[in-house]
Amino acid sequence: MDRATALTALQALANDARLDLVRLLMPTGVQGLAAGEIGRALGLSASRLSFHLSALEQAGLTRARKEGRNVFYAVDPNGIGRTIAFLLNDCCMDHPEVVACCRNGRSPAEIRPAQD
Amino acid sequence: MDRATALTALQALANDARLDLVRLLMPTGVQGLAAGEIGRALGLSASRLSFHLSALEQAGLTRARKEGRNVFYAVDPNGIGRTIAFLLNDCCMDHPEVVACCRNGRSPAEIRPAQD
DNA sequence: TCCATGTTTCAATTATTCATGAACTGTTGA
DNA sequence: TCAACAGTTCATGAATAATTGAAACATGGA
Repeated sequence: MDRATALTALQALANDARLDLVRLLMPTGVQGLAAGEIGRALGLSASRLSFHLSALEQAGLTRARKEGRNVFYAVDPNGIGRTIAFLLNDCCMDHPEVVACCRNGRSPAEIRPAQD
Repeated sequence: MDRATALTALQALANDARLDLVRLLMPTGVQGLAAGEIGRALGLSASRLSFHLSALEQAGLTRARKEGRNVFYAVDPNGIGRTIAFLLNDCCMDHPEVVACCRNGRSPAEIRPAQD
């Protein structure tokens, strides 16, 4: 992932509403959620929601899929993963303390034996 | 790490100059680099540098240490690690695909056997 | 066709952030 | 004490981002 792309993704994530958006969409997987449902869930106006969703999409963090008159939005785990990887690898040069700390909060594989 | 702190850290990282700053400071470890040297290395004016450094410091991503008339800045690997962990754990709920992707670019432990 | 629904786009406004240079504080050494 | 150096803070203006409401667009069903 090049620096410009990563920067766009970080800017997209560095926002309260969009962080909520990602958190809401994450468990819904590839199916995602219709824009209207998202708006109701987060209490966002339609135009504000559309704005934030397009920011996430332009940053490669979500994907939109049209179905009838609904538009479903889903996270792109690859985009988010690559953004995090950029921070970890390119920006922190895999600094062992960063890596270690990053695995401690609630750790991905080692601590939880990979459920869900 | 609470959401507000993480958001501040993300906002601090979502900036070209500050990303450079982190990358420059990362290999210098706890000793860090004097502000002047940083400014010369990155071609930043004194006041701009001071502004960016204080943004990073307020976000808990760097630490400042006064020595004579110099101020040395060093990254706080813990702060950065916890920010990345927030993204991975709280925000992405340890989504397996995010985690996997995040280890693929150049991976921390598994691929490089932990050198440096 | 007409209307209701779901979503996006646009223009205007406000708020935040960025950048610049000048002024200021503190430290060192003559 | 004074001048030079290292950094920070402040005031200003420029650029960007966020928010709002209204209007536009597209789709599906009566």
